[in-house]
Amino acid sequence: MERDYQPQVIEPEIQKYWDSEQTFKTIENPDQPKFYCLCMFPYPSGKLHMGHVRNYTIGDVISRFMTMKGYNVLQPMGWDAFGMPAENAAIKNQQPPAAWTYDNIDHMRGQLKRLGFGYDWDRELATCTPDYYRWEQWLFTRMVDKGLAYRKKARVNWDPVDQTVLANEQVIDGRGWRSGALVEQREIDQWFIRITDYADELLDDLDAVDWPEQVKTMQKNWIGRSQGVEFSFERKGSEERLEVYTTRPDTIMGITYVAVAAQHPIATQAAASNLEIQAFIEECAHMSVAEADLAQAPKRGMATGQFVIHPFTGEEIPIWIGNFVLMEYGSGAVMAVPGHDQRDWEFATQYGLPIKPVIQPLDDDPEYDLSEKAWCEKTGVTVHSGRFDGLPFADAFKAVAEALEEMGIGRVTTNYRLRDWGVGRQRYWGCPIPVIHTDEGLKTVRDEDLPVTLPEDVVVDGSGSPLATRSDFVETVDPDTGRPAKRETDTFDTFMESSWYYARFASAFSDDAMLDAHANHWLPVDLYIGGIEHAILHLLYARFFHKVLRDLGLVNSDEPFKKLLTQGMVLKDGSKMSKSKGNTVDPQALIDQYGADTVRLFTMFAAPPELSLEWSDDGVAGAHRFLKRIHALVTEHLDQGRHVSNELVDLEGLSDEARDVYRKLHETIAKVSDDIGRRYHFNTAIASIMELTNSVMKFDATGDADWAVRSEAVEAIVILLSPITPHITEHLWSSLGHQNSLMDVPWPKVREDALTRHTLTLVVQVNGKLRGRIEVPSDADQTTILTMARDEPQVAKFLEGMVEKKAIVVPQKLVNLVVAPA
RNA sequence: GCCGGUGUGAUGGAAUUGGUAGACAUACCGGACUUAAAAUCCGGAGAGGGAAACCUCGUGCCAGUUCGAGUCUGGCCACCGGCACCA
Repeated sequence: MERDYQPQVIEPEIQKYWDSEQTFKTIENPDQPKFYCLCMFPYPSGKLHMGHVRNYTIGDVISRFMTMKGYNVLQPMGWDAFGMPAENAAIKNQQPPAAWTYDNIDHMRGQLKRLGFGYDWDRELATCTPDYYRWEQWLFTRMVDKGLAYRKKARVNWDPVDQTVLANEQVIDGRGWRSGALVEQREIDQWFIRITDYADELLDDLDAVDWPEQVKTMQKNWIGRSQGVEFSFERKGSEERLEVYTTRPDTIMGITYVAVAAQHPIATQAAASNLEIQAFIEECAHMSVAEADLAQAPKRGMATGQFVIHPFTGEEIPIWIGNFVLMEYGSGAVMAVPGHDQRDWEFATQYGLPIKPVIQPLDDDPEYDLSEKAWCEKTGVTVHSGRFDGLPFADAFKAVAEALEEMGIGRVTTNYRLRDWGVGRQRYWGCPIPVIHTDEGLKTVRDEDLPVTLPEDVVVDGSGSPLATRSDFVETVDPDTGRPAKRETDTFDTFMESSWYYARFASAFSDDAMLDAHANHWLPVDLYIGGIEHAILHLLYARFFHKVLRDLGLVNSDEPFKKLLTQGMVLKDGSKMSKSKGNTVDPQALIDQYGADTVRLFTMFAAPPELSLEWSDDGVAGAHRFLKRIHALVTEHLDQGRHVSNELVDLEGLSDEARDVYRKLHETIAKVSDDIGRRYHFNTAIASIMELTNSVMKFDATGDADWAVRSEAVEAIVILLSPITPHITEHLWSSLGHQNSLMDVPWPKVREDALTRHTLTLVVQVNGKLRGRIEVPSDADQTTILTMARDEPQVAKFLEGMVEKKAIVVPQKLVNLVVAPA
């Protein structure tokens, strides 16, 4: 065996060995338990970044661990290959997006292999290939058939100079990122999918998945189911009525104005005869369409000069246009109760509109001061509300709702914050929407004509869609009539591709259907791992798709991801690594310098997965040093020539020191198994292996019994570390005389009899402060423990002149004596 | 703005169910080896006080619950993620 640790020699050798042995080919044996471990697939942006390395190392560690635990593991990898960056790169480099993407995929695949991830590469997929997206097109046509997809107008950011639609991130301070032109809002016809049809199920099924509470809460709030009342106002001098939705009908007597969105027909109508309003609406149309921008913009508004009639008082109430009212939520109009809604309060205060208190707290609430802010609690009773006076929230809600219903102008409804999913994108590098425009209207493309293939030899210059100018793509024929027709040139939102790839991996070899029976063998994904930034959108869309697939009979489960592990970001100097900040760390350079195992070890050791990970070059060097120590430990161990394998250690014959090392060994096995298998806290698993290593290195083995302990410990260290640093351990395993791969070695079992202790150390506190320690027999009773605690000299000191009020004994842990001066 | 998180030594973090705060590392300091340096090995170390034994304080800030709070509750502050066309 060579003396030094040489990762650059070992790692490619081991990777070749795995390759030739087909170590990571998926086994699908119905008699064995299955485990589908999936990491969010990467966008092929060029090269791997540290976030990828972290994500995929977590998945690989768990996959290897589960394989050693006897599971059939499916761990696939693929490419989320459509998207904007390819178009941006194309503009910059005059290279077609397809070529750029495929080059990147080749490079990044090489990097993943160099990191030693155990993927079943036979199942690799790239979403930009027709083999993949044809099934997405097929699914979309089914959605159209079922009425799940429909056309609707939607607002987009329009760059008037580049003549193109901009993504929200391409709008910087209200201007197009390339042209610098003031962005406008435009309404265009778009395809939408009725995700709201599944809103209740998407909400309720959250209870059935093993996901972090915070993610479930975010999704719940995003869906935002609320009980409210929908009703309409009579408009003064108009036949038409104004529809509003409110979750607080109990405050209806406190309405002092009504606010409509700038896109609301009333606003448009008012603008027709008023230049000021026209200018105001025009100004609103120059905002970004992003909700975050709207919510933070200063509240602005303008009176329309029109009025509605209060349904109960008959009072005239002014209609205002407010830039904070969303056209997409409810009916684009709200009744404003400034006394009991903070947003309404701010708007009213700014424009001098009256504030009318109609809810009063039951007890004196120092927070109740309507000249300072609105009081929004639902715990009060109605006042100044005429016939509705004196009612608590639920009763007032009911009474008002019933009254409106009796008048035939309102009803109780369930409303959702969730909106239908707009899936059309006016971009080139995406999956073509399989629709043709014929003289008989819109038609979906027939199954036998799928896929609609995206031409890959295009020139992208940043203005307009390259597809629209490709007559060979656009010009087609209506198969029903034989007359000319035009293809849709919009492509799908790339969230469409990432909403079902997890299922395709399980059914990767199916040529004649989107999914086959293998999908149900593997699904749902047992563990899904990815960035917390996907907590809402991607995960919600994928859950929705899964339910659609289920309703089409393609899968038989309700949820796609049984368990979810969300990883934090990789930071450097306290902030997210990014090119613009110039604080990126290229994993490739580290692999070249230290090898894949060191990079894997550092990223797993530096922090638990869900926390952000602060990058440290020194930390990487430290991880490498540890691997050198492990290498030296095994080398020196073998040098002694007394290594034994598979020898059952006889506990009775051990010295105290050997017994301690042996207990530590089995405690470590228990700890590492729990940390990797249940907690996913790899940093503490590694720390405990380091502790064990330190103990074994200090252990001076003499007799045969000692060497049996030492040998078992050395082998266990190699096995326990193998999911994290698979190359060096595979290499050392073979040095230790084994012929098989560690992937075929069962995960070690804890020997319970090795864990027992004769004595325990208990901490003794006096009034909650640590004052001493006692060594007690592990079977000592409470009286004995208390006597020993009181007699401990350090403790006794603090008991002098005191009366003991109480004594608390926490088994295995501590004693707390509560005393007071006599 | 709204929703969700995070905050512990010089640094990354540990403390899993309310029970020894700082495991394991990194950086640093001292020692061994070396002509020297690197590498490696051994040792030290939260802050303050003390010759020492020990004592006091200490988990972003302010209150509270408890025999006992890093952990639970309320209020603040700072930072991070998401906000529907970034993926």
